[in-house]
Amino acid sequence: MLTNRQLLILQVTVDDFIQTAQPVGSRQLSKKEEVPFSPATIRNDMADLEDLGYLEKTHTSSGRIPSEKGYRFYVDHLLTPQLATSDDMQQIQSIFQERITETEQVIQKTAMILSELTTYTSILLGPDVGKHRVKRFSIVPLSNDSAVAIIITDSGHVENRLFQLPEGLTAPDIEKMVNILNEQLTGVYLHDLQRVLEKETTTLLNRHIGRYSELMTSFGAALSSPHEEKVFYGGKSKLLHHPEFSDMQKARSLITIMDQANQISTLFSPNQSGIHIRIGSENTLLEMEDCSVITASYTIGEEQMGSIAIIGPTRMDYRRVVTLLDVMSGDLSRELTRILRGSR
Amino acid sequence: MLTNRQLLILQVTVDDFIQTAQPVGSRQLSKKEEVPFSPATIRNDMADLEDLGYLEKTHTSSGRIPSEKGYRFYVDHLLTPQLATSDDMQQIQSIFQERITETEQVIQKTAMILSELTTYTSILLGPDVGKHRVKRFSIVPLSNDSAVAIIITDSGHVENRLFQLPEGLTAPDIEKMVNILNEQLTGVYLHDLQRVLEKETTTLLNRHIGRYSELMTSFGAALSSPHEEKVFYGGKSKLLHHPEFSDMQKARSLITIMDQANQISTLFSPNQSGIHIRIGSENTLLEMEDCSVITASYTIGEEQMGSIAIIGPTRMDYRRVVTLLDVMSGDLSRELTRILRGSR
DNA sequence: GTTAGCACTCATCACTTGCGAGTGCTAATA
DNA sequence: TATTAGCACTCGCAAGTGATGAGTGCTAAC
Repeated sequence: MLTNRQLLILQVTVDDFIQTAQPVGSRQLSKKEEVPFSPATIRNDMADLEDLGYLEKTHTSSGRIPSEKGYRFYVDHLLTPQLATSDDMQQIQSIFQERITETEQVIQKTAMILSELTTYTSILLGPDVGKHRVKRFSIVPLSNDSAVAIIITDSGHVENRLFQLPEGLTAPDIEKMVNILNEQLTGVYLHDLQRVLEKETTTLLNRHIGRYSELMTSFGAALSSPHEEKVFYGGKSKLLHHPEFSDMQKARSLITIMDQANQISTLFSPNQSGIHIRIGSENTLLEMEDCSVITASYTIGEEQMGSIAIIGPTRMDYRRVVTLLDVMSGDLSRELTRILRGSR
Repeated sequence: MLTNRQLLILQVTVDDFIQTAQPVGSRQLSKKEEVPFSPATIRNDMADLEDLGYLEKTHTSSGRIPSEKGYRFYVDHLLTPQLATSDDMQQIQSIFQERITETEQVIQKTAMILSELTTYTSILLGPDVGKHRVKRFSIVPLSNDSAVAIIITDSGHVENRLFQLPEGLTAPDIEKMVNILNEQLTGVYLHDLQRVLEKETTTLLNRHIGRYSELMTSFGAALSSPHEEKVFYGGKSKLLHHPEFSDMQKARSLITIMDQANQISTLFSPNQSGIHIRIGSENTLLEMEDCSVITASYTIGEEQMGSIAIIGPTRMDYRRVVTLLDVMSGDLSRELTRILRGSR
């Protein structure tokens, strides 16, 4: 068990290192007024903390830096909550000042502001479209052999796909098909769309529309392509300004991995509420071993919609980021709910 | 006027520097078989070329590197055309193998492949939506006070906007409105949409729909928000692998500028066909002074649709990039035309 | 239990030095 | 006359050196 003094020293060490990015020495610590001990005392405690694995040295005679275990302990036990400053609050409010009507725009702007406030990179995972239900379905022919299929969801999201029309399909055929599909598909989750399309509507449509199976080849294929969650970035370049990434090697691999959306989504823990912190190698991505990722999620009404993540160096300002993420996820949820459920 | 030998030496110098990124010395050049001269002779010519401003030295006793003027001359007079290798052709074909039906997907994949083939960053400017015409207009109510407006263009592009419904607007009202707007707006360029909406349809709608002006406040505002050209990136991180950007300072400002889509669009010369090359400070962006940008454009049918750009260091492989861009812009035009005009 | 004192460690920085690739100039050569 | 060989000179770069200072661990005194 750690003594109170050791707890204090660990906390102050982490705090100091987060601020300066320099190894923390005993003399330096003893100068702070919240640490009323001599350097020698601090050295002893630091040696103990090192033995326990909370601190490490960069070389034999350097100051200490927190280990991953140290950060983990700090985050779990030493992180005192903090209120957002009114300055921050003001910035956050500014997102919602102009009554933007696009969810995507709101999300994009949130990403930007978050990265500005934190000086780290933010990633927002857009709503999982699969969880939305079909509200309306329609087909608009463009020429005599191509058309665009449009699905509007109850959340106001619009999916559209181009597809080829088989030769000789008549306009009444299409109209009939749209009517049937609207009846059959309304209320169906986009996740289930393909299944329903294949199993339940096929026989019905076959009965009414000639050349139906031919149509399905291109139409079904178009609709079956996955409804992916969009990824929004804020301040991709922000990370490069922190000294831990002045090593080109690291900077490169980080920028590279961020260009691969499929890799990035592994950073998000699937669908849990609250704020989660992954430190260094707790992230599964090898390229992220020097990074910490803090995630939260936002909701619309009661339903979980998407996730927010902040990526920074392991030496990141956990307290500030947690505070901001907490405020932001709440505000974003409220705003999106307002837009979609519409209260004036 | 440059002698033939000077032309040769300039060409070989640029070629060599493009490949190695190292200053080129006279001894080194004389070893190549295409240069049957002694180092001393080469030195004399190089000195002349330096006087004329085509070459420069990094320090008094270093080899020469091309100046911007040197690159310009090289690009204008010494760039021998080249056929794309079958290997490259194969890769390019692979984009169009799977019959993708989304223009955006094709463009995105093109961006990716281009950056893979060139090892530079590619930027594709999406179609200028303003140049498309309205094909169909519709409104889908989501709740009793919000709805989504949808515009389908003749190119199969779909624009959608959420907006608030004024209280007490009836379903028949909406239907009437959609009918009128469809009649009035079909065929109108998206560029002109707001103007038409304000001037020509207002009186007509006012006559038929109560509370119309109220509706316009939120509906018009939603539709008037600009239809921006989308920007697609390929291989943002690719640039960082080239030695000229191992300087953190430069790498940072480059990545930063690429995050600002509005800055990026200034790189494109408006709407000219053919391939254009901007070298170093010929680019208006200060951050790009060490970069060259090569642009081309793609068309659908006869109409110019969007632009392609490759961004690399000034020391970029101009010949290869020009060749690839030439092939790619042609193929992309053909493919997009196929998708939209539909030939089987 | 805490602290002062001391010998020791190691990164960092300024400075020197030798090396080598490259140059310009001059005189010899074809 | 155009080309080439030879030579002295320049300068970036890498390796080596030594001084500096921040930091440590340990021991003995408080």
